[in-house]
Amino acid sequence: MLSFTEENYLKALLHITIEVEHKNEAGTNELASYLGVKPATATDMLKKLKEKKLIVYEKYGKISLSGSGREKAVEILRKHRLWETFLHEKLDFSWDEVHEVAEQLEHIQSQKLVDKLDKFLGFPEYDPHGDAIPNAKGELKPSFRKTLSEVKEGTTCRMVAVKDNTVAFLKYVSQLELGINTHIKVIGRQPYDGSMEIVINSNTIVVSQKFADNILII
Amino acid sequence: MLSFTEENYLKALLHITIEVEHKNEAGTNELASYLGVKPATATDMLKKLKEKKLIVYEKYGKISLSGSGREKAVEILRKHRLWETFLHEKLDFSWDEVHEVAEQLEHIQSQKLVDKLDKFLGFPEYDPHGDAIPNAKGELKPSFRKTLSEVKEGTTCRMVAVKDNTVAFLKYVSQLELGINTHIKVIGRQPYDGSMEIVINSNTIVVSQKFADNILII
DNA sequence: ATAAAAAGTTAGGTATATCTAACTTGTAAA
DNA sequence: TTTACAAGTTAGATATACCTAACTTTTTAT
Ligand SMILES: [Mn+2]
Ligand SMILES: [Mn+2]
Ligand SMILES: [Mn+2]
Ligand SMILES: [Mn+2]
Repeated sequence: MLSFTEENYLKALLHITIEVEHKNEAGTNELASYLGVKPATATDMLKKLKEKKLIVYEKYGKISLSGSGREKAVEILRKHRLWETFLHEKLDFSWDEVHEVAEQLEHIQSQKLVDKLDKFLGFPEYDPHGDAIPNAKGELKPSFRKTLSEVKEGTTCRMVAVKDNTVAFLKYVSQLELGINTHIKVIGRQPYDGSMEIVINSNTIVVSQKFADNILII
Repeated sequence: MLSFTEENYLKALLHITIEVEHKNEAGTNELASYLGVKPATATDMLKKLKEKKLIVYEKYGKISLSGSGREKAVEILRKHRLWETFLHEKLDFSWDEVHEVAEQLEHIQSQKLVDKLDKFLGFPEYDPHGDAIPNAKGELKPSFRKTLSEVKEGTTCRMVAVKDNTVAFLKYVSQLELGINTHIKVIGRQPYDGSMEIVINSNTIVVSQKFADNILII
């Protein structure tokens, strides 16, 4: 049985190595900073995870998930996204409130609970942020989504997800009346700093490149 | 913020001092044995809980919950019973499976989650074992229930709850096709060891006094 | 090729929650 | 009222998860 903390390290590694960059390996400092701990703390945990054969790692080298490590991580991600869906669909939690609570719920240990919850929700394929939910076999659909900052001027796209799950970001998104499936038209892009002029619900606004980098669209 | 473990000690104290015996105080060994830890471990935790003013306690003396300690404990009990109700009503968990999972879910920290869950369930008053669920104000209905072993011969009663939540006990109960609201007729009682002859769903069976002591009826 | 910077590890320390073994206190029986 | 046993505490370990400060290795730039 893995501890709460071990689970969070595995999920963080999945996020860094596959979900975000498709680069398949992570560094100690990168992992530590993602988890909000010091590199020394991460090093200790890496030794433990290696001992348990959940990661592939050599001293001073890069880190990647082993087969069983990836399986565990995907299972935790599955629980996280199922709980987010539950909170949003059944308990009327808003889009920006589900993540924090799901961070706790994802660690509840009960295979039966996961299966029953999945069924209760009608075997959903996407969570409230538009991210794919791994199925019971641990299969995670690859997503070929682009960010808003990659969209050509003059084009209209549709928001499907966000990359950043911080409360500050999600509040900003809500404020702009932006949500899953909202249509966004790109009017122009400022070459100096990449800020973009866009139209949302007939309102023309300007957003920073940093913001546009974190909005995923189709 | 209380740790998972501190919460379990408070809930245990509520159970020992109020729920079961109405005696309002507990001993160190009694508490330790209830929680499955050694008395030395409990002593350490008692010092910490006293420091936080959650219990009233002097070295070598009896233990009782303070006002704020009782409040916390009732809130955890409320969460435990709401989750048990959710698992049984919405996810089709059977009667004897809900307790273990609720032991984990009761520690999720989110006031909003508790409120929304309560509403989603229709503000239930009783959990799947027939125990009263404290309301949002922390009010816990006193229950004046008797045990099956106190029922007079020739009388028919109705099961409303169980006292013992162990898997072994609950499995036995299920095996006998006994559940909330099942009618039980008491035929006779063996003076030697208190075992009772009873009728459940037209089947006449004999159960031990230990068993009858753990079936609550009206 | 070397030096500086970045990345990563080790040593030693804290806090929580647990244990065993030895000790102290309270109570009930002789 | 003394004594024995039950009840409870303390001391000293262990394991997890975190920290800071100092050290080592790898990478990058001159
Ligand atoms: Mn999330
Ligand atoms: Mn988590
Ligand atoms: Mn229960
Ligand atoms: Mn618990």
